[in-house]
Parts: sequence; C-alpha cells; structure tokens
Amino acid sequence: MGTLFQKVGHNQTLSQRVEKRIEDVIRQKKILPGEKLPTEKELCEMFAVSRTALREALRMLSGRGLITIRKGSGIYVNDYSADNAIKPMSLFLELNLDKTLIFHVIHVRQMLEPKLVRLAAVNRTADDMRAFKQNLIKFTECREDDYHREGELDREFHLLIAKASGNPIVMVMVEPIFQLMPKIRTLVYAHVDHAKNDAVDYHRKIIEAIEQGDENSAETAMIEHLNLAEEHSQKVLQAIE
Amino acid sequence: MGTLFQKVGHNQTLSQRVEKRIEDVIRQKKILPGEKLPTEKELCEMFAVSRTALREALRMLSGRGLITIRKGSGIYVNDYSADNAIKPMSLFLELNLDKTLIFHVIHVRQMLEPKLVRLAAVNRTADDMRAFKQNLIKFTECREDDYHREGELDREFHLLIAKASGNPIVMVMVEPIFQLMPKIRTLVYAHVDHAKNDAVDYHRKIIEAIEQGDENSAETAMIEHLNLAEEHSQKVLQAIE
DNA sequence: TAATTTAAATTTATCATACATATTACAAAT
DNA sequence: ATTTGTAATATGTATGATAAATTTAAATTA
Repeated sequence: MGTLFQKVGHNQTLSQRVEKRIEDVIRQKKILPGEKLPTEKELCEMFAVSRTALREALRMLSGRGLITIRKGSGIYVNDYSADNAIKPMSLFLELNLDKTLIFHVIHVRQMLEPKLVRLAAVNRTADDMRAFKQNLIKFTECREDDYHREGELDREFHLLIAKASGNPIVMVMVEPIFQLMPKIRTLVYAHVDHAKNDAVDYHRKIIEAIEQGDENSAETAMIEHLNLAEEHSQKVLQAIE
Repeated sequence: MGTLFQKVGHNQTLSQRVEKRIEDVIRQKKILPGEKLPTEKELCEMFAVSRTALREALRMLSGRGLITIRKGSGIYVNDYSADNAIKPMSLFLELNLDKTLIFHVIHVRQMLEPKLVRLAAVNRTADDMRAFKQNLIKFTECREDDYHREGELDREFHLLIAKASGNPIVMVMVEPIFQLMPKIRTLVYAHVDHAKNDAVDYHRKIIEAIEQGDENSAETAMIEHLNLAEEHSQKVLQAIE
C-alpha cells in the first residue's frame, strides 16, 4: 500500500478525548485532590460536548479511581490511593494465575521477604508487635480445615512484615502478590499434610526474632519458611500432573 | 448517633451495580478474552436498565481495561494485559513522588536488582545480549544534556535486566518503579556532575558480567551502581533543603 | 442571638427518543 | 472470484425530561 494515503480523522471517541483532557488537568495537579471540578453543565460548555459524552468520560475516570462523583454535590478529584494501584495488579495476577505463575510468585517472595524481615527487625514499632502477636493467636486457633481463613491470616502476617519494614513502596508492590495466597493455599493444603503446623512454627520463630531485633535469625527463619513453601508447591505440581 | 438505624437501600449507583455484575462474569471467565458480550440492547433488557446506565457501566469497565467497545461491531472482553496493572501503579507513584519517596525507590531497587542481575547472568538469551549492547551504544552516544533521553535509556537498561531474569512477575512489578527514573534523573543531573559517565561505566561492567555468566561480578557491579545512585540522591536532597 | 427547620436552587442519576456513523452481511455486478 | 453497492446491525452523540440527593439560604423557633 505504501504511505501515500494515510488515515484520516480521529480514531478515539469524543468521550475518550474528553477523558484525556480531564486526566491531564489532574495529573498536572491543576486541580488538587479534594477539590471540585466544574459542574457537568459547565464542563459540557467548556468542551462543547453533550452531557452524554461528558458523563461517559467522567465514568471512565471514576472507574479508574481518579475522581468521585457525588449526586447532588459535584465532581471531586480523588486522593489517588494505593488501592487504585493494588487492585488492577491483583486482578492481573488473579486472571493469569496458573501453575507456572505459582513458582514465579514464590521466587519473588524469596527475593524480597528475607530483606524485609531484616528491616522489620530493625524498624518495628510496638504497634507492629501487637499486630504480629494477635495474628499469631488467630492463626493458631484457626480451624485446621478452614483453608480460606488460614490463607487470609497467612497473608496478613506477611503483609504486616512488609508494613513493619517501613518502606511504603514495598508494601504496595507486595500486596497483590500476597492477595494470591488464599487461592494458592487452597491448592497446597489439598495435597500436603501438616502444612499449617509448619507455618505456625515458622511464624512464631520469625515474630520472636523480630521482637528481639535479631535480624539474622529473622532472615534465616524466613528463608526456611519460603523454601518449605517452594517444596509444597512442587508437590502440588507433581500431584496435578 | 450510634448504630441503631443504619442506612437503608443501596448507596451504589445503578451503573456501578451493572458494572459489578459484568465484571463478575469476566472474572469468573464465563466470557473469555476475545469473545463478545451481548449487544447493548440485549444487556439493557437483561439488566432492565436504560442505555444510559448500561453505557456508563461499560465505560467504567473500558476505562479499567477490561473490555473494548468497537463502534458498529460490539463489546469485547479484553486479554487483561500487564499494562492494565502497570499504568495505575505508575500513576500512583508519579502522583505521590516526593523527596522521601525517591529514597524508598532506591531502597526497593537495592533489594531486588542485585538478585535480578544474578538471574539475568544465568538465564539471559542471545536476544537479551543484543538488546543490552544496543542500549549501551545508544546510551554512550546520547547527548550529555539530553536528560530525558538518558533517563529513558537508563530505564530501558534496568528493565532489560528484569526481562532477562526470566521472571514475568518481577518485570511487571518493577516497571512502574523504573518509569520514575526519567523524572528522578532530571533532578539528579541538575545537582551532580559526571553522573552520566559513572552510569555508562557501570552499565558496561554489568553487561560484560552478564554475558560471561559471572553472577558474582554482575551482582557486585549492580550493588555499587545503586549505592552511587543513593549517594547522588542524598546530594540532591541536601541541595534542595 | 443561636440553633433548628423549611423551602428553594443546584447538581447528579436515570430514562426515553432521535439521529449519526462505523461495521458487518449479503446481494448484485463486473 | 473479486469488487461494488445496499441494507441491517451496533455503537456514538445529542437533546429533553424527570427523579433524587445535596447545598444554600431564608424562615422559624427557642
């Protein structure tokens, strides 16, 4: 064909172009979180589009978490929270989760968590310690066959470590990974005996080491904990095949 | 007020409830990527809502990347790509980027990248090596004062390492972090001399070590590279205050 | 005067209808 | 068999109307 005749006109819809314009204003912080956008009527006049097109643009932005629309009140710029970043990442992992991905998940955790417990052992606060202990009690008392709750508590434990490490970025990055744990755990427990008791013991060891500020012991216990998790996953894989 | 009388009815809008219903169908994989949803008309009848409400629900879903709406054709379920997860995470970091966050970014990189180069040194393919070398050439030849392009090439280099490591999850997780690099770099170069030359040297060392499969040298060079980056950030911080 | 209630104005939510435009399917012509 | 024209289908946009939540300000009450 060559490039003699190139495409004419726009391929984006009107509402998409409006979306982009408003998004740019927000990204450039010309309107700050908490502040109001002009009303629908005003925005329609400014962009010279119908309410239909404008509202669809607003819906796209609210679907992505950039704005909140309050009936009778107005359109507000959101404080773009960590949740807006965590949820799509979780969804991505969830929709693509398969046998292969389970191993990649563990490998990522093996990269990060040993470092994280070291940081946690140094930076943990009194609040962190209380949360750890409460989590351990709940985990111990949890019914052996309540896989889902165990997965939740396991997830909480590892998330608490990320939180105690004091690095906010890591927290946001690992949360989607930890959210897979209940699903993975359901798989593992169906094929591995005593998995829970092992986990409880390691959690206790790690918590004690963190409380004493013993980085090395904490790291060692975490490494063993994750190696065991890797072994368990291998058993699942063998059982399935 | 107490909790004697709680709110009655739904606080979600109609379009939000429709969105949720369609989202559930997609999450449960009752309709697979590439497949068509019923037409607007049919969906309106199924949910018993107007086109307005339905379309706003569809817009929210398309804004989040779950569906694509093609004029004259229909509504299609998307393959939920890594991009849908990466973009919100990038936006989150971008909107919250400040002096404190710059250090957290470097600390996360110090946790991950030494491990990643080790993996890259083992798993890298011939294609990876070609990409590394091409990147190094471009980086070397890049004009000293073209901060933005340097930032882009630096970002590409570190992303190539993540890719060469062979772990798809890490790739998705680190990309939002690396996307901050051009912005951070602009800050650093304004306050630190010779920053680029240092970077080029380390990149070369790392590439050579990866090519030779020398995990230890690669790791060492990466650690030094990142420590230097940390120092540079400290200088920026001091200069600003 | 201060607090509360009431009423009016504002703003978003939803619906219904109409027309525009892109795509698809199929018949007709070459 | 390929291309062209035409009708049917599906989404995009506009307009007008009504409903419901919120805000604002006036009116009332203590």
